[in-house]
Amino acid sequence: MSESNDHLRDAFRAAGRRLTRQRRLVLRVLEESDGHLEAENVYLQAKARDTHVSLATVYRTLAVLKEMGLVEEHRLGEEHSHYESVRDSPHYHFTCLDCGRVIEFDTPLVAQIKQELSAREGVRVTGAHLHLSGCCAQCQTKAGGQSNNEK
Amino acid sequence: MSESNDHLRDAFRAAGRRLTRQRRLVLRVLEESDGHLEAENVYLQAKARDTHVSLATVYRTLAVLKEMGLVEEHRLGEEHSHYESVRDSPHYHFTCLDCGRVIEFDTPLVAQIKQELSAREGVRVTGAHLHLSGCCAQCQTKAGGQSNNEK
DNA sequence: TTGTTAGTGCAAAGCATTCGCAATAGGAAC
DNA sequence: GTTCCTATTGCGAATGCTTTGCACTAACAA
Repeated sequence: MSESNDHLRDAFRAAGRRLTRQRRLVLRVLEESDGHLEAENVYLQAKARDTHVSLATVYRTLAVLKEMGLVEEHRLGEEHSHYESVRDSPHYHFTCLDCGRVIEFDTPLVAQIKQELSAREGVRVTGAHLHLSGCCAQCQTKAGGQSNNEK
Repeated sequence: MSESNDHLRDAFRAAGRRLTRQRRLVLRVLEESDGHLEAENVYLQAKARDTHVSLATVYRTLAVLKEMGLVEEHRLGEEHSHYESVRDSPHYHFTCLDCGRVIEFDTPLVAQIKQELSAREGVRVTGAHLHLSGCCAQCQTKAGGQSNNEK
């Protein structure tokens, strides 16, 4: 625990930033969550552990963490942003349009696409977001074969 | 011109909606543009041709067209939405983080990913957004090999 | 321990997007 | 063409997420 704190401290120092209680807190909330939290929920969960957090600070902290590469921002539901702590492997998302459930997955094919595009267009690809949507297995069963998300 | 109007009229009738001047206008703006317009710009370009449009109507119209499958919404710049008229083939986007340039591309690999995910998770995939980002060829040249978008 | 200043909380502002409501105009039926 | 019904519009006000200004607080280097 103290060692990961040292890691963090170093990362912040290297970035010329301070490691505050709030930043530690936001990071821990994201790490212990299932990922894909919206800012509001990060705020609520953080506040549940320590009253000294404000929503504005959560937003500011998420921006800082994102800039430092410790957190990623996603636009899953077309609405507001979702945040998740960066883990070892890159991964992508599937959202069920009926129940909102999010399934994470990984595939080497995205890397292949990046490579193809780089070769074809001469661009350098540094980021990739793949977001599939549709109907999850459970909702298909519930719907009894009816398709209610084709609109 | 009158024939495509008939097409449109039928599409709207089938959807139980009316084909209004404003809707035709928004659609034409999108079709004649290079794609990826934000709502504000759709509004401005539409207004330039016909004063009788309001921003609220543009938003409402874009929602209707999206629902009818005539228009797609994208979140390219992490900020506000971009809209483009649906063309024959599905395609994906690359955004240059330096100059904002958007490159469209297509690849059969996304279909393959959809298939794999369906098989693995039992989901039904109806939509796919792939958004790559990085540095385009021109900006790499300009930057003289310096990487200024790694942060 | 102290000084400097990045970071914070709060409330107010910003911005894209949506909504309420009275007025308007498609378009189906005559 | 005319009439009627109601979907659609324009306007401005409201919403909801996110950012910002400012005075205060607390990291952390010396």
